[in-house]
Amino acid sequence: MMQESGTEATSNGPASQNGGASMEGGSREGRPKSATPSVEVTAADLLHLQQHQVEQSPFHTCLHFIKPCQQQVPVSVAMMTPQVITPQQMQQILQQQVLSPQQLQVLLQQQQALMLQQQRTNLKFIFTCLHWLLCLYILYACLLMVFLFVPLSHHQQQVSAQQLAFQQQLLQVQQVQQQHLLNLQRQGLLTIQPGQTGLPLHSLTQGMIPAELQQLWKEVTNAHVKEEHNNSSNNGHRGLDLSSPAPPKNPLLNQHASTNGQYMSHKREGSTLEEHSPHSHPLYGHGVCKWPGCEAVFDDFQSFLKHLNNEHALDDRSTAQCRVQMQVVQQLELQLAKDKERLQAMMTHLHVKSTEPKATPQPLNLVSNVTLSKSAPEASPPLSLPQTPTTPTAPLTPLSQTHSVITANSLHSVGPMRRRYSEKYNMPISPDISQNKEFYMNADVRPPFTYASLIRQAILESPEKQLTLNEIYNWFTRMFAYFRRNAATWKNAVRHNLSLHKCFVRVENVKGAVWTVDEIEFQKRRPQKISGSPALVKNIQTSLGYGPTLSAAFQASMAENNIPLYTTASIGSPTLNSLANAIREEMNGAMDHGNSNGSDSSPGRSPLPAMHHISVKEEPLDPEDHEGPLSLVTTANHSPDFDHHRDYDDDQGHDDML
DNA sequence: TTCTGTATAAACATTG
DNA sequence: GCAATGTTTATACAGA
Repeated sequence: MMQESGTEATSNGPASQNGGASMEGGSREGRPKSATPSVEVTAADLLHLQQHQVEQSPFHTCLHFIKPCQQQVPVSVAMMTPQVITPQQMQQILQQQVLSPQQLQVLLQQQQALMLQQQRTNLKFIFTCLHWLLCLYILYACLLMVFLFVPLSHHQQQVSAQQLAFQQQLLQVQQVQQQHLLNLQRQGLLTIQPGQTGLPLHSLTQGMIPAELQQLWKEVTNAHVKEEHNNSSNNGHRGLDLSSPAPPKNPLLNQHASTNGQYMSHKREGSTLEEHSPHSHPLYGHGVCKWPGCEAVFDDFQSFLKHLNNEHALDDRSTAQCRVQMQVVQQLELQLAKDKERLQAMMTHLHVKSTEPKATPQPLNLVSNVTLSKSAPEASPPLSLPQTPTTPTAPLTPLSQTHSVITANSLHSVGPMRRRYSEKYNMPISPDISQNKEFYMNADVRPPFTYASLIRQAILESPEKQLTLNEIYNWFTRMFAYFRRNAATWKNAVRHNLSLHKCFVRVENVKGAVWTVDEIEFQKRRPQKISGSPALVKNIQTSLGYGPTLSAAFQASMAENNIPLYTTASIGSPTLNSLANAIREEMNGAMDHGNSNGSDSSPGRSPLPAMHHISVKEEPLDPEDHEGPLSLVTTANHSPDFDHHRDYDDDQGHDDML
């Protein structure tokens, strides 16, 4: 550790020219150095402090904390050093007359500010170490009390003397800190914001200058020497196994120790601080002492501080209460952990279906997501959908379909600002709806999704993935307050969309006609949106041209998944199908990108969708009969030229012809 | 400017 | 005849 520190210090030697490198020497513990006098004093004081500690005292452990802190200092200084212009550089600038006097003035001011900042940063490290030292010191006292609490009858006299000594020690340290803090504040070097007084000591003392730090260190060490001297005659506690007082493994204890020391010190330092933060003490609120079981009322903060120091000083009762509070907090934390675990399990349960199928096509999805988030939120749903129709083991749930894709493109970030709810809102709606269900149900706000997306969502939310028109209506009115008015308009739109988009397949059954979703067809509506993404196009091209394995996998999966409809259940490997669908989406996008208008004449597309369309829509089919026309669709998908078409022109054109 | 996707409105046909 | 359902057409808007 020493070597590392020394190495760092050496490598960052130039940093010592900045006044803020004062901790550097301390890290070497007496090594020769070229730091400021305050550095030597600090190092000497640290060493002096260490020497005065009982060998097995907490200070011994404390120094282990200090060392890492010290090691950080040179690093931070080194990081800042390049920003500081050396006098030589400044002279060069002046000689070259590169800068105007005004610029030079500004530059000088910046340099001064930078230097000051560096000094403060370094002092912050110093006081971080000091903070740890004090914390451990207090911890030491607390631990001592804890250990002595049980065998109190045997050592009561000794303990009392030690308690007194510790309290005096603490008070001295606190007073010194407060005095310096007050001085710093008066000098404008330290600013304490309201509500900031609860910060740790190092936060409050980051503005100290080396001279004050030096004085503080001297006083601290003198106080410690005094305490050492006082305790020299009655060190019976050393018989206890405090040789290795663990570093504050228990944050609660540490925190409490800090509280008992720091806050007292902060508050007692003077009126200035209190004016800035009169009610910031965690043990003081609404004029009441919040010490467990106390609830004493005070008119002012000063009275509270006196009460805190008098009534809740480091004694047996306070220690015991501290232990109880520790247990309370531990129980609460335990309970919190359990509840968190429960929440995680719930979320996992609800979302596992979405995460599982997405694992395989993730790269594609990632690319697509980036593209879509940039270009069009509408494109997101198809990306998230491929998995759903092809996952036999995981029944499609709307919540799961798009959850991992969406949230960034959630409605509120895109939708409501639009002047019109157009295709931009054809985004993955499941998560949004699930997350804002209450909102949509109660607020008369139009959901930022297309009719097609909403219809699809309604259908997919149904247990059998099929709904009658009236059920779709009901879903709209049930889920969205917006659709509880102007029924004629939006119902007409729903019907229009159902007929218009061939992704919605009408199926006649015993009860009448129901509507289902052809997910693949739905996904085909997306392509144009990704055409603008070079990254995605590149990715797709890779899949097409350089990824025969992927293409083969896709085609194989398509062969397996010859039933794209939800109503007929999905067949095939979820993983493979997920991948295949994802690839398919990308391919669709790529094809659209590279063959924009040629899609209508695509050989792989034209006849089959038309046949599919005819078969399903013109001929009343039994559920068993779906495999006929659907298999045709599958055959079409086997074509290397993956079809892509618009619902409008395509369907209408072919339907009209046929 | 063109193309594309969507929303809206309306007309018309079919069906129960 | 009527309402619900389904289809088709036309138009407008927005974005790429």
